[in-house]
Amino acid sequence: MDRRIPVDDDRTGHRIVPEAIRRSDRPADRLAGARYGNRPTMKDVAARAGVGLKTVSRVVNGEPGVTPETEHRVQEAIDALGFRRNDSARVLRKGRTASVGLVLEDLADPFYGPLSRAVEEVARAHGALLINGSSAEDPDREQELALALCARRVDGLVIIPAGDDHRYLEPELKAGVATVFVDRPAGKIDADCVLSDNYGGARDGVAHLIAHGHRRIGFIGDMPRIHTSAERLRGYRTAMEDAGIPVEDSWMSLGVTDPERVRDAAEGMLTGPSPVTAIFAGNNRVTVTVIRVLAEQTRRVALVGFDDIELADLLEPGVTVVAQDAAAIGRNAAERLFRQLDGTLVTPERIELPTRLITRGSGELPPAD
Amino acid sequence: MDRRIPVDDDRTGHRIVPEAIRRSDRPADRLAGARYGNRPTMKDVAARAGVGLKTVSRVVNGEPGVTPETEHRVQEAIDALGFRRNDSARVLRKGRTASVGLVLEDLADPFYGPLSRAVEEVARAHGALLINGSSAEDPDREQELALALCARRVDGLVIIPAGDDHRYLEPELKAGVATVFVDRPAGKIDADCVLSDNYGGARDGVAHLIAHGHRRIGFIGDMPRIHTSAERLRGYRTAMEDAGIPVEDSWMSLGVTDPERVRDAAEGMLTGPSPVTAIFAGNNRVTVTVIRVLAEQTRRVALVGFDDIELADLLEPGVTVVAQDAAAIGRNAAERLFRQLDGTLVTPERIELPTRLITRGSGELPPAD
DNA sequence: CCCGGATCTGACAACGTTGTCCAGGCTCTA
DNA sequence: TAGAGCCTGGACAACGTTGTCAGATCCGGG
Repeated sequence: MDRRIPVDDDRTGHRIVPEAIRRSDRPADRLAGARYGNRPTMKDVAARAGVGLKTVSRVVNGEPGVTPETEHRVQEAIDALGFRRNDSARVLRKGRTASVGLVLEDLADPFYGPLSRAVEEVARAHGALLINGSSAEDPDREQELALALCARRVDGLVIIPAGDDHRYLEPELKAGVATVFVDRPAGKIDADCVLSDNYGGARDGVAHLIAHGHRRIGFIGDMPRIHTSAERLRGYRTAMEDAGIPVEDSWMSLGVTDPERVRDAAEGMLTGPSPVTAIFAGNNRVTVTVIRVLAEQTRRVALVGFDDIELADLLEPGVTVVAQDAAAIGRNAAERLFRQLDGTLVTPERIELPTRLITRGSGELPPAD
Repeated sequence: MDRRIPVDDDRTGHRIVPEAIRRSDRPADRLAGARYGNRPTMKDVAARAGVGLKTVSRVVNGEPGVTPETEHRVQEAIDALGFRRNDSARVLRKGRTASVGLVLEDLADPFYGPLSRAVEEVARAHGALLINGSSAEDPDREQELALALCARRVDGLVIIPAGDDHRYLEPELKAGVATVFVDRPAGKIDADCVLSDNYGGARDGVAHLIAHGHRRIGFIGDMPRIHTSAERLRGYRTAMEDAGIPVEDSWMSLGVTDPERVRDAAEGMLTGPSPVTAIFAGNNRVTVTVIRVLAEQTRRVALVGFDDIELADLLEPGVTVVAQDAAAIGRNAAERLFRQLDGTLVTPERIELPTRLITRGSGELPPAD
């Protein structure tokens, strides 16, 4: 706090850079011109090395047919000028960008970290750069982002949909942009998608509670217009039906996402006329809120959550969850994307990856009336 | 699981696209040509609308000087052809890309979610796209990524350094690429950076333990070559020194990151000849592992962690932490970046943001010998 | 000494867009 | 009705790179 490294010391680097200073003097530059601060081009390198333009290009791209001696001279000029190839121009000429776009919902959601990372790894393995942005669950923003990426001519697009109508992508698909939807299917267009088995996972999770003796089981989920929510709800209903348990309306809360409201919903179903003895939480955010609520109860209420949460095993009791494999989903999606680009893959498919029930205690509590 | 959307139905979208099919027939196309699957250009639009090239450009960019009637004709042609402006060409011509790069360490680390998101929000507010990638803590990969972004001519770069030598960026800085380092300072160059007050935060955290009566306090941190680790270690040492407590070597573990080794280290300092009664964990990953170890102990050991962790308040006891405000750091960094681009900001500075001690129980346990 | 062939090099066009500049047609006024 | 001034539209060059192609150089063999 008290001893800071001085910022105006005399270390190397960032001396007075003429361009940097001048930039602030000419406001006009800021808006239109600025020409990347006048970076050297191949032409400059060629002039300095005393060779032709194409020879520089050859050296930069490691193409054969350049004498070691010439190559050396060019390389020297490159280093001296600090030249770096302008990929925009390259892309324009070559037609391929070697980059893929990822549109996700919310960067801050822990589910997307591993997913995003898996996509990046695969992209990297294929020599492509990953460009991503998040839609903040706003369909308009998703569209805006996806189209911006298309305008940059990404070779492919991995999308975690926020909206439910993706016809805006039709021209892009037609133009050959590879596309894979993840976590939720595409709306109103036919495209590749990679999902978790939301229905089966939820069904198994609820069946697990039933197997431990519960009959009055609550379900708290997101808006049913979201595919994953609808599927998980369907799984809940099926499990209850299979066990011959009629579901009461007061056991279900759909469409509330705000933690305060989730809390109200949970408390409501715990204290109603026919109080639940177990809760199935439809996603990780809901799970966390429900954990808080249950911690305040004297009665022990069972809980199974969809999606794993960090430290779930350290809580008392440990939280039983239906876990998705985010990394596997991401890897799968990215690999399909590149197979589309290969031409190895032509027919759109829907892939559903299995979920895994992880028992840690909270789902194995017996009913306490 | 059972009901899948048929892939060969007759809805619109994804009909047999000649380009897509032909692409797989001509392997050569995959590598070099492919020309974005022959997307329409402004020329095509102009031809179809029966106007000049520049008129199309004007319509696309909303420039004035086009009759509503002409504009309408052009717009129709655009929709009919599914035209989308090629931003690569635009960038080449204009010299500005309206995009910034973010190089982070590990997308899966929860600390970077909010940070990344904050950067994105600011970028978005400035009309820029965010391109990001993660270095996986590998200095070579950080360099590779940063330079790849420069080759794409991003206007600016936010870097969370993995390495400690950033001289490779000198030509880029000179060329006018705005750059802000985050979380750790730049190595061997003079550049803007936005950090947490790691030293002060750690010092306060350790002082907090001392205030609760602890004298034998352990420190588990990352490699001291990482700036944050070194600063936090320095804070630990200062706090101990200020309290007149000589530090024993066996109380410190530096440079272990692998959870198994962290566990060994923690167990070691709990059972050694002069066992600690409290532990200061140098980062969130260490904190989590230490929580696990302490949960297995019969003796109650106090804990303060650097960096907040999710659900820290639900554990028993709640985990006391020194919290960084990742979102504030990201916002700050991004805003500085755009101020550099404005020209409003010229002198590199080091900004240190305060941390906040959040007491939840684990840091307030008394010493138990 | 000349020629064929191999090797190396450079001039040039093209990629799709935007900035500049000018032509032509219109309206308005004197 | 002529001239001035405005509005609309289009021809053209340029951005920095790469593919094509042809020219230059050098070698050894006839």
